[in-house]
Amino acid sequence: MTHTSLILERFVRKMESRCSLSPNDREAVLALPVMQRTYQPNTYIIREGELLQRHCAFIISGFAIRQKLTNVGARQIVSMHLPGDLLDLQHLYLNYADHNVQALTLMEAAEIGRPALRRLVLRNPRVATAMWIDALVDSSISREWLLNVGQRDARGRIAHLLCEFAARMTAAGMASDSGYELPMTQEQIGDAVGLTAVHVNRTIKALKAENLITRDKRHLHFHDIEGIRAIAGFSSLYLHLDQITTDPEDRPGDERGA
Amino acid sequence: MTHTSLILERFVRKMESRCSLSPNDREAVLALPVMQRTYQPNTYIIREGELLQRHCAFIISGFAIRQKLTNVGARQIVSMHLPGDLLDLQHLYLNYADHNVQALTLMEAAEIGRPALRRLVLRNPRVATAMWIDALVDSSISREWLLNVGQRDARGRIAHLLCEFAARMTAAGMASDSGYELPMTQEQIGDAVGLTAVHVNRTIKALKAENLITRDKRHLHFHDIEGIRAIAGFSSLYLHLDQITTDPEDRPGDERGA
DNA sequence: TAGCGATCGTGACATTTGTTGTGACCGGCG
DNA sequence: CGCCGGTCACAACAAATGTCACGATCGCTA
Repeated sequence: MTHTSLILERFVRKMESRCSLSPNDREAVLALPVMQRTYQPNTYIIREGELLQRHCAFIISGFAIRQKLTNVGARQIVSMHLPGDLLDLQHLYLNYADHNVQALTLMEAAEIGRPALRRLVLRNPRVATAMWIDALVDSSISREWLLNVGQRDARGRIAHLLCEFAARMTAAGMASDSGYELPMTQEQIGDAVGLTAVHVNRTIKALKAENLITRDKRHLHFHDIEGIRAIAGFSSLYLHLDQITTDPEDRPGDERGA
Repeated sequence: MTHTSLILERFVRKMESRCSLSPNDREAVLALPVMQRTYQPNTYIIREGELLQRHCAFIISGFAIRQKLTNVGARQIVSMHLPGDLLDLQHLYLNYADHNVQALTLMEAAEIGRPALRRLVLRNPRVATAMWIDALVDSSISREWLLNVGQRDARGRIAHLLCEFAARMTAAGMASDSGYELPMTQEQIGDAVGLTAVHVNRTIKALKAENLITRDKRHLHFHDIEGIRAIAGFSSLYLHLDQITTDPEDRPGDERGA
């Protein structure tokens, strides 16, 4: 049906933002069997420890998070995903899930069976490259989060989260120039940056008091984005937003390793 | 020369611990052009921001770390690598390095040119799968570190680091049953778990006082590994040590996505 | 052999962050 | 309409962690 093909068009666009595809590749992607599915807020999509013979989900609308729990139940959100993100490449080749994946808001996803996806990767090198890059960017973000939580103080951490989200929402065409809808509660922000909800509250209050941001319900408005960036020490390089690969073989002549 | 082939044998073994290879695959890996190289302690192997048209390194002996710096110079170690680890898959398909890679000790590495490695991946699906898995395990470790730094207290963080290292060193055949050589200073431990060197010192002192560990120069000895595991809340599942894939196509019949 | 830099050890004190508890607000639902 | 759960706000106090300062040790090299 045409609805399915709209979704796959979007998936193609996502892949092409990572690696340019041939007409063949495009066709193969468009032929993928997908199943659309809706998740209520807070529903688990994958549970840690679960045996994986599932599918990978592509987010159509809404937001998802990935998180882990310590033995004593403390929760760390390890990543956030927005519409257009591929939801778990991270588990494509593993037997057991090592973390939980959860819908943050009401969420619609297109699910692609693992076997179909693996076959696509086998037969279409440029698609494979696009998926590699997607997974690598994911890892890069994860490293930046580790730096954030490990080395910045509360202000810096929160400011950094807001900046990253701004950059990603903008890239997804979901932000106005001065703000966006932030779909997280203060408690969730705390779980993402390793702080308690109370301290998140204090810190955001301070940011508001300095006229850097305002928050109205879920809408976040930047009054001084440069100020926030400075506090965060934010640079978007780690998002690899401009990463485009044209040749999976990497033929540019300089074969130093040879 | 025979020395080179010894190194590649080891590389093959690494790949085979991730995905079983065909004789063809093995041959292709063994035919890779490698260049051996020695790095002095603290030498940079890759620098953040650098344009990547380099090689990937396979560690023969010694240790390496990957790290990032904040704008104010605070350092977060985001991962550690030991002999037998593939040192930067993380950058295989990216244009710019998003973090630094540094030798921790005197280190010998075998360097494989990026083009050669990419070609190998294109032509040998099982090798590609092995490398996917390697990269995914890397990400999984990164997530666990994030959980560690974000949610555990100082004792838990350090205990967890020690447990992880024990598990990995054991898997690499480099640990005795009661301990191993830990190649990090207290300051480096601090940079890995998001604490100051002073506090690392305090915490380790407490662990010693409770007769859980002793440290003699660089040698770490566990007196009560179960005690340490309990403090860390350690479970080795996230290391995916038993992960072996046999079929890149994932054909087991259940094509739910279809 | 003496000196030097890196690492470890430790104490006193400062600061950040967590904990507990309580109330206001708001939106959904009986 | 009124209740109720979730979220936000905020205050007082407790605990964890950072900062600064200094000395001890040890291996290396001039």
